Amino acid sequence: MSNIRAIRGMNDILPDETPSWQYVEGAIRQLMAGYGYSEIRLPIVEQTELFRRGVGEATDIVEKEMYTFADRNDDSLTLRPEGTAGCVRAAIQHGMLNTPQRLWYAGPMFRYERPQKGRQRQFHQVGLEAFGVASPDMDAEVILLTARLWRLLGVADDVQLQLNSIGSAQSRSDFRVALVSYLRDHFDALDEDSQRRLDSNPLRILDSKNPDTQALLDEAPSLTDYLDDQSRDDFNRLCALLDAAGVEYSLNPRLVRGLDYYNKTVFEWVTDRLGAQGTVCGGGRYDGLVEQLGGKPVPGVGFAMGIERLVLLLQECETLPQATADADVYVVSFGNEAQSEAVAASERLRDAFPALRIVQHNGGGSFKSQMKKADRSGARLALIWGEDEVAAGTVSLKALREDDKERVGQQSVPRAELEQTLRALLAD
RNA sequence: GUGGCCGUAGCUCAUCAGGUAGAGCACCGGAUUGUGGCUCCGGAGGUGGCGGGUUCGAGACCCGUCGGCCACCCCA
Repeated sequence: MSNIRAIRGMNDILPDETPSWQYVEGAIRQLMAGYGYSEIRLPIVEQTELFRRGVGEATDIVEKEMYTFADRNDDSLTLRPEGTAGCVRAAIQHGMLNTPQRLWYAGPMFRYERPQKGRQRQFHQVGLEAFGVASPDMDAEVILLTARLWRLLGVADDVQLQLNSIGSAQSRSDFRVALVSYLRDHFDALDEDSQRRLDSNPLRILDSKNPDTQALLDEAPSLTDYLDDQSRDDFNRLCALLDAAGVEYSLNPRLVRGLDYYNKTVFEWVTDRLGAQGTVCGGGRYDGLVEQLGGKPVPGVGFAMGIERLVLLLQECETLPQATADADVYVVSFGNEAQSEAVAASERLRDAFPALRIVQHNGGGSFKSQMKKADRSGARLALIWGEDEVAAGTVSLKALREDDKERVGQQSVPRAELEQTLRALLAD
């Protein structure tokens, strides 16, 4: 019988890595607060119908990537493959959309795909949704916020912003007709996938990686030429705001996105340092989504970013803070009486120094092995309780790190003075 | 779903015309009756992913299967 393993593509995040995650999450939390966004926490499971209607029936996500199952009541449920649909659902359900809302959330998402670098079946996103403002100043804010994050994390030079407008539903539909007509005339020159998409999702042919197809697209109608006036004006205004704020971007008229709800502004932050899965953050405007999910027409703009990819990028760029030890003080003892005193004293120390990380040695062992643990723990100080100390009413305090050796060394401290001695030591 | 590469100790990897497995790190103990880091000595730890086949004999060869990585695809 073989051991039970984690589900394919659903990875444990081990203690080695959690500090990196906490660092990234902390930066994001601070960033969101700095722009006036509030956190919202959403269920991981929703009715399947939400994603069918929200993400779009013809998308890859809905077609073949969802974890869908029947619950005991035979309702069809789905592990959320993305966050926007659930967030919109919640905002509608709780009547939050009478006024503009700035919201963010974080958590696991699920897509049944073949795992590879930067892609797993359970992955984590931070998402942001700004509801109720249709003008491009809101698009700009959202993008500026992401740009600030890259600066905060020290990866600003390693990501590039790609920007496009895919216009209104009407202009997109006009363009689609023209594009399909053009591509049909050159059907034989298309790669196999693109031939298939010609019917199902022709806009996605635009970002085909096939060189022949790309060459063909050079002569194809351009989405830009089909933009309605409002979309064009708003896009220009967005670009002007980004220019004024000093955010660099490249216009990518072939950038479309895989979720049906997008319109007008779409953007991606990409990096060339993560292999094939180079999109760290993607988003755009979705003015029709709220209505499509049963709310009043309320515009929205947002993004999602992948935390795994972000952590990978920070590792790649070596911009993560250095790992710190687990302990500040390691407490060893020998004999029952000494241990009783040590445990009680540690509790008092935790009262006095709530931020101090005090690790108690449990499980016995020789002084030597206990000291070895003390060293391995990375603690700065060891507190040593043995028979001699019990007899003398003292505790031995020993510096474990070179920096403290000369100043602190090993000293015998009367129990009553332990707290003040520690306070003095830790003061500098 | 497709393809390429890979599966030997907790980790990183050796070994090999096919003759029944080794190192470093980590772990435990000792050298040092109550004191870590360095050094030395010792110990524990592997049904060589799993199943089948070829062979006198397979971790090594073949087939299957599962898993991992990377890529296609898609996106975060």
